[in-house]
Amino acid sequence: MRTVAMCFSVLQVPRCRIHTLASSWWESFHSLSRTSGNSSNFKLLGSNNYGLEGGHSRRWTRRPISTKTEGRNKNTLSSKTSSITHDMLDGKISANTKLSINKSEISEFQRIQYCDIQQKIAENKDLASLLTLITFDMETTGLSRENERIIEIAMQDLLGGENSTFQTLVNPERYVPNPHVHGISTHMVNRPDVPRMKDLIPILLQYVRSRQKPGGNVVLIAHNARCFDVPFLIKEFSRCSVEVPPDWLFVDTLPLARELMKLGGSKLSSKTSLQALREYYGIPLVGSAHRAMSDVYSLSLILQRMTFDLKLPVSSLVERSFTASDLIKLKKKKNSG
DNA sequence: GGCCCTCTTTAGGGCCTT
Repeated sequence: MRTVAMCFSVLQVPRCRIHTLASSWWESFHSLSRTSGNSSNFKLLGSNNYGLEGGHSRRWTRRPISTKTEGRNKNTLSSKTSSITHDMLDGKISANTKLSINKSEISEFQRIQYCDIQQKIAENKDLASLLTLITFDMETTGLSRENERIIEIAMQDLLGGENSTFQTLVNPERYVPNPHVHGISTHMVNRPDVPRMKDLIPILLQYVRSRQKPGGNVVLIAHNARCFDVPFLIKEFSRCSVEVPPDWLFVDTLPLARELMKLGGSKLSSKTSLQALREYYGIPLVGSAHRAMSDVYSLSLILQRMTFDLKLPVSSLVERSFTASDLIKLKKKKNSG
C-alpha cells in the first residue's frame, strides 16, 4: 500500500502566492489524517449512520439528540418550530444545533452578483486564501434527477477542525428501490425523524455558511459533479423553490482523473471511478463503500493526491470551477438550440 | 446527461454518477 502523503501541489508554486493556502492545507491534511480513520468524526447535523463509521463489526447504540429549526417571523422558512430527532452513535455526537434562518436573509445572500468569481480569485491571492474547500457526496434513489430523490448527503471541510464534517440521511417520502447500491433502505429514511429536503436545505445553507471565511468563497468538490451531483442538487433545491447560492463554486474531480490517466497513469487503466482512484492511490475504505461520508473521506484524500500529481494549485481548481447558474444557462442554451 | 476517445467530427460507444 502506498503511503498517503499529506502534501498538496500548492506547495509547488511560488511561496509568495500561496503561503496562506499552504498552511491551511497542511492543517487540513493533518485533520484528514486524523478523521479518515474510524474514530474522530464530528457532525453538525447527525442522523442515522448505519454501517458507516464503525464498519460492520461495530456494535451500534443509539442516543437521540435534536436538531431544531425555529422560525422567528413571517419571513422565516419554517413558520412553526420543528424538532428533528436523530439516532446518533454513542459517544460520537454532542452537537445540538439551533438554527434560525430567514427567507429574506437567504434572498439577500442570493442577490449578490458573482459573475466573475473564478477570474477574480485566480488573479487575487488574498481572495484565494479565503477559499473554503468542501468535498461532498450524495446517495440517491437512482440516476435520474427528474425522477429520483436524494437520500443522503455528506460534506467535509478540508480545513478540518470542529464541525468540519456534515452528514445526514434525507427522507425522500418515497420507496427506495436501490438499497443494493448504498445499503440505505426505505425504512431507514422514510421516518418522521429523518429530515426531508425542504427541512434540510436551510440547515445545509447554514452549515456551508458556517464554514465560509468572512468575505471568502466556498468551493464544493465532488466526483462527476458536473453531470450528477450538481444537477441533482439544483433540481432538489428547485423543488423546494430555493436557488443554489450563486457564490457556491463547484469543481468536478472526474476531469482531473481523466487528465491523470492521459498523463500516463497507466496503473489507472481506463477506469476513473472513485473506487478505481482509491485503489490506485492505496487509500483504505472507511466505512461502507457507496455511503456518502465514506466516499467523501475517499474523495478528500484522492483530491490531494491528484492535485499533487497534476501539479495543480488551488487557483487552478478555481479556474476549473463552475456555478449552478452556469449549468442552468448551458441547459437552457442547449434546449433552445 | 455530459464528456472523451476513435474504427471520428454528417457517429457511436464507453465511462461516470445512484
